[in-house]
Amino acid sequence: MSESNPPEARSYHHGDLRRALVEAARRLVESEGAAAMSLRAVAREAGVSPAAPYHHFKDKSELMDAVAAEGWAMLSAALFEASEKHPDDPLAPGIAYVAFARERPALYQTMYDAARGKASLPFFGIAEPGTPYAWVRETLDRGAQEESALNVQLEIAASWCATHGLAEMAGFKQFDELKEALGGETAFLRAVLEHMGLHQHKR
Amino acid sequence: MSESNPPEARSYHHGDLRRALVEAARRLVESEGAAAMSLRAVAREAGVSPAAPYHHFKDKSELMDAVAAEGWAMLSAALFEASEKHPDDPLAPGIAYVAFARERPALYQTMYDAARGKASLPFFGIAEPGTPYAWVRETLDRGAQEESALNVQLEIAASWCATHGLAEMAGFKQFDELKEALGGETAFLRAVLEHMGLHQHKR
DNA sequence: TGTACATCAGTGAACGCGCGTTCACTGATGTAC
DNA sequence: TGTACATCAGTGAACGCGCGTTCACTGATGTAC
Repeated sequence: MSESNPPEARSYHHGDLRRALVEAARRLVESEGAAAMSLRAVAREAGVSPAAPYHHFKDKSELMDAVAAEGWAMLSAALFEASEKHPDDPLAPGIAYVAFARERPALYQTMYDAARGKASLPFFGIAEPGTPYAWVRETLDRGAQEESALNVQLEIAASWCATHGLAEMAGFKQFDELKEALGGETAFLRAVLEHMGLHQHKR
Repeated sequence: MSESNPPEARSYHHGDLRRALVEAARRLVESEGAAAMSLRAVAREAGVSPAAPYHHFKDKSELMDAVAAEGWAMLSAALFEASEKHPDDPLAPGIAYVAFARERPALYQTMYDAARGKASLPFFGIAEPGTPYAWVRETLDRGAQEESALNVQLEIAASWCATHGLAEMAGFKQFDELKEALGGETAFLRAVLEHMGLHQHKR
């Protein structure tokens, strides 16, 4: 059987069409925008017929959800990697977060759009370890043992909102002048995050 | 044929179809979401034929831009009103901003989407008085005369990002528990804004 | 005041398009014996 | 090891739909004389 991503050609049966579809869809969202990501275009991109995806997803929205979940996994990995790489820079994950959103704006939007509609947000759940949210919470928890639980929660909310806001606005031309004065985009991001008090509770 | 706001009937010629179309489009965006706002649906809502809008807008995107501009005007008015009404509550405009976005999430999104694509953002320009951005800037300027120009700009950027972030995230179920613990949505908004340091420079 | 006429702001039918989804089908695979 | 057969995962054609936009048109309006 061909359980292969490697060169081996695919026959009639694909092998892992589900994953291939999610990847194709993600690529399309990133390169063409969420509006351009039609089921037919995804099938085209994956090299299968328009009907093929229905063997793996109930409908289009289910595929979109899978794309969003993939995005959250990528973001989570990026945050983790940043903190591993710069263990004594408390702002590193924040910068990485914004960088992720800036590099894949349409995917980032899709992730939040998918989350918005949901009654529950599995990839975003407080109880679920390994998600970005849990990750941020743990980080802040660790640095704030003297704080009350309420304050920690507030801190999490504030951090999350602030970073999200910066991620979505950092691309606006409005801030070009300020960016330059501060010495580039990263310096700008760092300054804004600091200004919003995101360093307070990290060690 | 009587789709007129005053009793005055409209005849063959509409009178102010341009405005009627923008209003219809805004209503559609608010109630059905941006994706549901097709040109044909707007014409239907306004009670005219599908071709009529083309006498007032080059194409669909021009109508969308007009809707976004209308949204910015509404937001600006809301900010102004809040500060008039609560002159000694420095957080009042921030709360009003978030409330606006929460009440009209699809319109708010449309406003930012329209802004994102643009090379220049007229309604958002630093130089342009009467816009929300200018408004925030003036407010912060007034309260921070001892600060350096750079710091004021940074403060503006931080405020704007923080408020935008909160506006987009405040609806997430994630924060329900915290909201309750703090005594309701408004208390939550206030606490987060304060946490992000938005009160520092206001008088 | 009346009339001719240019211009404006609508109509309604039509176009081509890509979409999501369904359907009957068929080739490939795995399993029982 | 070979064969019959159920199941799985594709195909490709077709459906109905709403869309953005164009077109030739026509009724209403404003203006010159």
